[in-house]
Amino acid sequence: MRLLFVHADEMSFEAQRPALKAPPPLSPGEEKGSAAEVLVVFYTVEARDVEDAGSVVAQAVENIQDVLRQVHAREVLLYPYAHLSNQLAPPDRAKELGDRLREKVRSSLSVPVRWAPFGYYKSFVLRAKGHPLAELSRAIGPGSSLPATPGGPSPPKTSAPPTESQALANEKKLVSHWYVLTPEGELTEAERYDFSQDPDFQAFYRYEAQGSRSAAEEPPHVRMMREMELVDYEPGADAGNFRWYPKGYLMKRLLEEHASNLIQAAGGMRVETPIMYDFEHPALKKYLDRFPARQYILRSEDKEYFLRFAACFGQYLIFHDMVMSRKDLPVRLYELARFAFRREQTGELSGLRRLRTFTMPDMHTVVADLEQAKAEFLAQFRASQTWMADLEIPYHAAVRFVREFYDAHADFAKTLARTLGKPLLVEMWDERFFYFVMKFEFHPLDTQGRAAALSTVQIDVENCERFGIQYTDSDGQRKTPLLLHASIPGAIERNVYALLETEARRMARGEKGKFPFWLAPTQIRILPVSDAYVDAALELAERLEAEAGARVDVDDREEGIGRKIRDAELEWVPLVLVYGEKEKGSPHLSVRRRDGTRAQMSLEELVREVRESQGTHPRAPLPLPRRIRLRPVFRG
RNA sequence: GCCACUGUAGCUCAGUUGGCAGAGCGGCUGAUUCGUAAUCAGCAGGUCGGGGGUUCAAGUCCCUCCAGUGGCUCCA
Repeated sequence: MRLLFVHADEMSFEAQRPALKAPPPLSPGEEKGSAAEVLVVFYTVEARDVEDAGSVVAQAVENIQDVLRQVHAREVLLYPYAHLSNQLAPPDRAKELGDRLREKVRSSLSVPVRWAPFGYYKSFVLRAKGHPLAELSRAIGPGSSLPATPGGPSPPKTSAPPTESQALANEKKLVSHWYVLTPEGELTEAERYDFSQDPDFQAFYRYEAQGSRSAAEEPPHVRMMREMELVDYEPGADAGNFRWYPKGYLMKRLLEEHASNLIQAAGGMRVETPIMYDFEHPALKKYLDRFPARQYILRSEDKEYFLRFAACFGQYLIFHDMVMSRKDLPVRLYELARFAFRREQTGELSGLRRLRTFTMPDMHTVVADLEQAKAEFLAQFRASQTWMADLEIPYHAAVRFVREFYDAHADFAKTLARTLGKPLLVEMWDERFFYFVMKFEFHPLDTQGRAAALSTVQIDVENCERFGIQYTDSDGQRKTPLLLHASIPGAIERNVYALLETEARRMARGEKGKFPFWLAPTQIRILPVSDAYVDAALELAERLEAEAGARVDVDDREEGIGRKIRDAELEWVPLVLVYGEKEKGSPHLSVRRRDGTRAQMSLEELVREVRESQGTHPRAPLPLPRRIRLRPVFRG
């Protein structure tokens, strides 16, 4: 049986004249009908269906239920439609099977079911909704059912015209195979892997392989980022563009600086390239053709430009003009791309997880050959581990391969698993559809069990050729190198999302939220017990700032000490100092740590502890007035 | 982009069958000068997301647009 589903605003039909010599009689009112918000099910009964009509009907009902669940139509219209197949069942058998289908559908669906008569030529008017699931076709046989074909029907007699880019079309054909690779080097099919030791890892696999089915609720990081006055939506801009308040912008700057330091330490030479490019540039044109059109378009006078969706172009164009010899390689260019622009579909946007304008630390590395590519890939894998550790974000790793490449470099995959020290999720594709042969990503899990890629590195085997990037080998020959794409941290905004979601998960377990010490907007807050101690507290703050290099503020409001403690807790201030009569003449400070413990320590001891927590991470001054009384409210 | 849900004070939310726009927090003013998660009192604060319609009367019903979230699609 062939099924064609159309989710329609409305559908009406009318029987015109018999299509068979002896058509079944029409019952009154059966000759015409109409329906609105309807799932129209065109079906064709095929010759082989009669072998096991029961199974075919059961499968058809299951398919209808499945589609109905996804599109939420208000009713169902069954429409016998002979044109979906050229191997029709005899009319009497088809009619009989159709009747069985109708009865089964009526008894098992919660929505009203209508049907069009069998054996007549009918006219119909149909207005389809046009969303991705509005049109689906399925084929069912007495044995097993074939998978659904989304995105429009592909009836046997016709083929869809190539209306989309090659890349998009290719992705649809992409078949993934999933495995788990352990640090010991054992590769197991994911479905047969024992996940019982790590349910989070299993959730990660399920999300990657199947997508999520989570309950509808706002992600916690959105509430947190606004309540803590870090970041907010900007209604005056396009969707997916954000405003950063002083505290959030401080964190963003620190993350950017840390990322740049880490990448430059790994050999990245920092550059800056334009954010907009000429649509008609020949090399870019070919490149754009490889991707779905999701750019912001900029019209200026009579020319069109697009805003970059990554820092790739700028760096390709630099590499193209460079003179590189074998001994120079690997050559690494790095840009803190502020910003990359992607006009994602509105429904794909989600808080700081998916934006239209974002900050991407982007490094490209030109390498001579595969050996060098692997060595660099491993080094960048390690740098990414360092990044994630510095942010104190737990994560899972996915490594994706073209199968042929995996088979030739299985030892390298094992090296990665060993380096990670825990099992890796491995995805393999039978063919290479993308420009890369392998990549990895690090994914934190959010509160709703969704994954989002942060660190990622890819080995690109295509773009050096496309952009004419070459080097001179030791034998004097001009050669085309390989290229690595790397975003060691991933998008900076997404790192903030990951920090907040990680803490939301901890808080859901009853723990306290916290930021890594080096990112906390206020690192130390001094609470004078009353107005009389404010001056002394301010003096102490200045001293601490000078000696420990920390961000120190003073809660000089006319509030009780309990209230000040509470507010410091809600702001996740890591160290709180109560300052009153007891401390005034004493060599000891009263320190309250984020974990609730309290300690008496000297200034020197405190300075030592702060320096240790801060490590070598970047510093920046307090983003707001030191005296809390002088701070405006950015958001209630 | 499609489907669903949501949008009321700066924030979080209540608002009955259509009938005078509400609370808590935050802000301001005053009192209080306090020892480890919320001191007390008073005051101000509204284009009920925007526009259109139905009605004697719309936060409430209808249409439309915008935004947010979830799912689908997508994620260079």
